[in-house]
Amino acid sequence: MHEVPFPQSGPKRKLLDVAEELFAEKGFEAVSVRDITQAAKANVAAINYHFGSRDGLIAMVVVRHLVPVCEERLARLDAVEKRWAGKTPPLEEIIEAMLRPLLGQLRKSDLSERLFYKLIGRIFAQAGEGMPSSVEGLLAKTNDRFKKAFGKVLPTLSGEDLAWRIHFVSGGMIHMLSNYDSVQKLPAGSSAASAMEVTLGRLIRFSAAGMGEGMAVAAELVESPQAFFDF
Amino acid sequence: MHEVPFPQSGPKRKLLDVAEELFAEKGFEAVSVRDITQAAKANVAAINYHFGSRDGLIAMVVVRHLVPVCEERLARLDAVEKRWAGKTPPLEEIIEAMLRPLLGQLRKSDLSERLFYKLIGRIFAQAGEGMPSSVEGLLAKTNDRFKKAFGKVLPTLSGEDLAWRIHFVSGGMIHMLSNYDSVQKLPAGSSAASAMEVTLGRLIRFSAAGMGEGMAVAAELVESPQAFFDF
DNA sequence: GTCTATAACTAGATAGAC
DNA sequence: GTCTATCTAGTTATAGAC
Repeated sequence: MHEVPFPQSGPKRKLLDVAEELFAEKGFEAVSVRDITQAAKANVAAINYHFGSRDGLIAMVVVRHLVPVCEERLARLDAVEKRWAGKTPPLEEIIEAMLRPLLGQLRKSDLSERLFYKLIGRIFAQAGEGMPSSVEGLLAKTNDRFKKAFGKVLPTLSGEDLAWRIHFVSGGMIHMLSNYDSVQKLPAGSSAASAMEVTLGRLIRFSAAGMGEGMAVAAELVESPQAFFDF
Repeated sequence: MHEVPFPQSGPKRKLLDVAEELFAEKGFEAVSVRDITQAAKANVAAINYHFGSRDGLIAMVVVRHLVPVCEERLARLDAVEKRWAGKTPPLEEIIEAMLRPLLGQLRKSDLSERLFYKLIGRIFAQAGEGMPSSVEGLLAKTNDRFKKAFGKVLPTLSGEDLAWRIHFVSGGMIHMLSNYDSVQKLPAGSSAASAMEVTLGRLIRFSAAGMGEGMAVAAELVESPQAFFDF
């Protein structure tokens, strides 16, 4: 890496941060450059100077979050596969590698938990529309790696089945994040962990069951081989 | 019913139809009053005359589809419960009662299949934001009925678990509809049925497995009691 | 009911002073 | 780099002729 792609300080970074906050709250289309520059106490020309256009700013906001999430997804999947070297990992672990980065990047953001999740939800709800080709490539690569990983655990599923089931998992995650405000209303229980953490656990278990539908026996077999053949 | 809530013909209906088409393709926020009136060959003032405002038009578009979907959901759930009177119905049937109306209302629409699904995806992705209170009531009632129906089949799940799992099912459906264009790319197989029909089947099975997670034994038992105990 | 014309406002982008 | 002022084009909504 011979260049830092995102500004770490200065007025450009300030604009990026403020824009994220507004986009998270109201959605990309509902925020004008004037809203942003006003909130950032910059002049109206600042966005065009620093990002070329409003769309350039949005692209940078999206990429700034999309790229680290994809990278963490790939890294986590690598770690899972390494740990189970040779053996087939449980579905839950692959799904967690896929979903947890959407939460895990929170600590690297200055946004509040609430706004971060709303923003991530919006980003992934429209991911794939008008992305720079470099990012499209990373998205495609990530998707492909996970499809192969799931395919190894669920060898009898067709490519279409795999793709659709992954799509359904994504849908659950995006819907959960986009409706973050209702995450608070639907209490997670009396756990000390954050509500989102508990909800992620729910989604992982739900998704693992869905991914493995029709192959409960084989899935059980991986975790406790004796359970099925011992009679 | 002593009044027909939606115009069946005339210029008002024409505006509604044209607006739907544009909203489906580009999203609500990306379509202006001028775009609509131009496409409908009406004058710019027509929307304000007939619907009071642009928001009034959007609300009517949303309600026109949300209400029949909710009603069909409730009717289908009634039918399922009647047919299994006393006994617990399979999860798949309740889920189908919940999801199929999003597809089933297609025949009552003049939109192409593609645009209809995109529109429904958009409507449900933002359902709950700024709805008229009458519609909010219908949404809440529908949700409540389904939560109770699922609760009967899955009596050991907490209310929070139920609510979240239903939320995840909705997410899968909305994501599938919102990305209709990719439904075509991910081929459904060589079946004669429409791609969407096959995909809905996939989602129902996926969701049934997810809903029943942790209670696979009880669920299997309902459908084929001998399968588990016969050894 | 339908239309034109226009009001009143907001959008993103830019030229040019400092 | 940062600012103000302004341009052009878009927006919704409305007043008033027909």
